Amino acid sequence: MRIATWNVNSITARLPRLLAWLESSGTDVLCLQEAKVAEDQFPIEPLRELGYEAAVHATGRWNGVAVLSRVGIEDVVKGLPGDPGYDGAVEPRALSATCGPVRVWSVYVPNGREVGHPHYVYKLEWFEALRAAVAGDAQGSRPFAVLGDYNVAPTDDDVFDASAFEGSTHVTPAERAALTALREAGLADVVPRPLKYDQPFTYWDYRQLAFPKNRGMRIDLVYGNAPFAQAVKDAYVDREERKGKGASDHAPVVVDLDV
DNA sequence: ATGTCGTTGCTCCAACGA
Repeated sequence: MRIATWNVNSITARLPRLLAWLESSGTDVLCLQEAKVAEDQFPIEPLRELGYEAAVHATGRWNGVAVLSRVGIEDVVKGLPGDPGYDGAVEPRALSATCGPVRVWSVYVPNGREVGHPHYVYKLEWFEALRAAVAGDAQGSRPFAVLGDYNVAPTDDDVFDASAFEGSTHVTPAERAALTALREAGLADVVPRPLKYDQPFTYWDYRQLAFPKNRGMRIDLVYGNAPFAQAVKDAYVDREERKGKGASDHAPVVVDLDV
């Protein structure tokens, strides 16, 4: 079974590439983020024609997550229990579902904007709510994983130049501690292999020729419990999908499971 | 040189988020 996570940065803008990629990659289950579309505008029909069912949690311009599956979708739960919300509103950033033998979450962790910003506080609170919500399944015997855009680079090796991130979000001890807490809850970082260069970056800013210069970050992560991690046969970043016109600023992370 | 992209709205450019 092939499972993947991809921040598509607008499913409307990405639809042609998304459909082509689903077919060419043979992905069975895709956790996607930043749908940036209202739920009733989600392109269910062209996905169905490719054989995928979709579970969607989205409200419009910002955020929005989904799980696409051609191996079934059951027990869909929209939202994160205990989600702190931001500025008085809970945002669509999490969805969980069971697809065949695996239970997954598709998550879009708040960016944080700047260290100390209210959005950064929100980010840390959101992480704690996520940890509490997944702790049970993390200890379970069913393969389980939280896939998505974590907006945190786990180590200094997960950014192109640690010195370029001094004082920035995505690399602070508090953000990394949130990842540590998830691992201590029973989830392991399934690190993909890069198809080129040494570091498996998953995101390159659109600006300043970041992709051609490979100034990237690994912030799209797959955190799986022990049964999930033991079933992993291969994992890689499909950086080809970051190339060319009409690309998302994130590349898909693909995991092959023997389940 | 913020070498970009995508969205929305009192649109055809500006503001915002990433």
